[in-house]
Amino acid sequence: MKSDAEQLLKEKNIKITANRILVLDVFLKNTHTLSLADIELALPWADRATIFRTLKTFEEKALLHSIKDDDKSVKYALCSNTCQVNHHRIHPHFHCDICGNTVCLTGFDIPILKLPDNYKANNYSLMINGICEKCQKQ
Amino acid sequence: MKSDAEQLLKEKNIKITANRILVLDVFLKNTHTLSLADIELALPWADRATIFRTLKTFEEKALLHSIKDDDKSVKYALCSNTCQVNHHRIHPHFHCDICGNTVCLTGFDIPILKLPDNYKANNYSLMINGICEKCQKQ
DNA sequence: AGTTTGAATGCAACTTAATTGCAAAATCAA
DNA sequence: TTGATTTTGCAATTAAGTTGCATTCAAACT
Repeated sequence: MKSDAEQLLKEKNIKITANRILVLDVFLKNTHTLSLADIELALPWADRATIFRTLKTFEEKALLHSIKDDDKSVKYALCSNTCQVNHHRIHPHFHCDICGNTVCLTGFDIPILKLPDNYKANNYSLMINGICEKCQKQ
Repeated sequence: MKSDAEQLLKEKNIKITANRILVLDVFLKNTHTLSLADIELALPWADRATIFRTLKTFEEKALLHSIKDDDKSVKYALCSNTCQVNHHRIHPHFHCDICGNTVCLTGFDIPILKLPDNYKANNYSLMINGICEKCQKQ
């Protein structure tokens, strides 16, 4: 009986190791995006360089995508199953200017935009900054 | 007779200094976005910390907006005249995966998206990755 | 099961962009 | 011109990201 994490790694052709299962589990248990530092906090015994390379591998294999919001460090989130290596769909994200959390938005249908002549698009990402529900209430 | 740069600084309520005029001139003379390092190259005698603080000031006063593309360093571009402090419009940018240049796209009309309940948006930015015209031809 | 081989890991060191403190210089208004 | 305030230049620091290398591990193959 394989865990969800193991299953996912297998599907994405990523060699299964203890570290990778645990890093992936952190993502599976969270709704918002996570930075390398967040993973370090979640797995205090783990080595930074290993986590770093794990994230890179996951990104290369289209298991995670990276997001740059207004915070200093890069964040990562699980890819939807429409993502493939070198071919991602539009990734819309919301970054809260107060708490700093960034979440992936789903169910958005952004029309494909017409680019200037001879420009070729591979990937679209939309970042929306604002105030999230939780911070709105406070 | 004031230069364009001086005029702009005045409009945005930014105190006029030699450095600021020259940094702004670099932006006025370029079509694509520029990083702090790019400004250092353009103004080799200038001090990095001063440029850094100049860019921050320009961003605060909505003369520039910052852009995070897939390169390591943050880039900046002139705001359109629809930008105001704390209230920017949608900023669409195109980042070429080959040459690394990032340009602002104009004339895009991105429909305002419906956010989840109680989410409030201040700012939208769309990053399109792909291949630019120049690199396409090569 | 033991062996082999390439990949993954852990540690330490390093790189680089971004950022700060502080004293000197420049700006602007009175 | 003077004084209050802001900006500048230099040097030092922070912090995220990244790499080299020796060791360990995973899994494919006797």
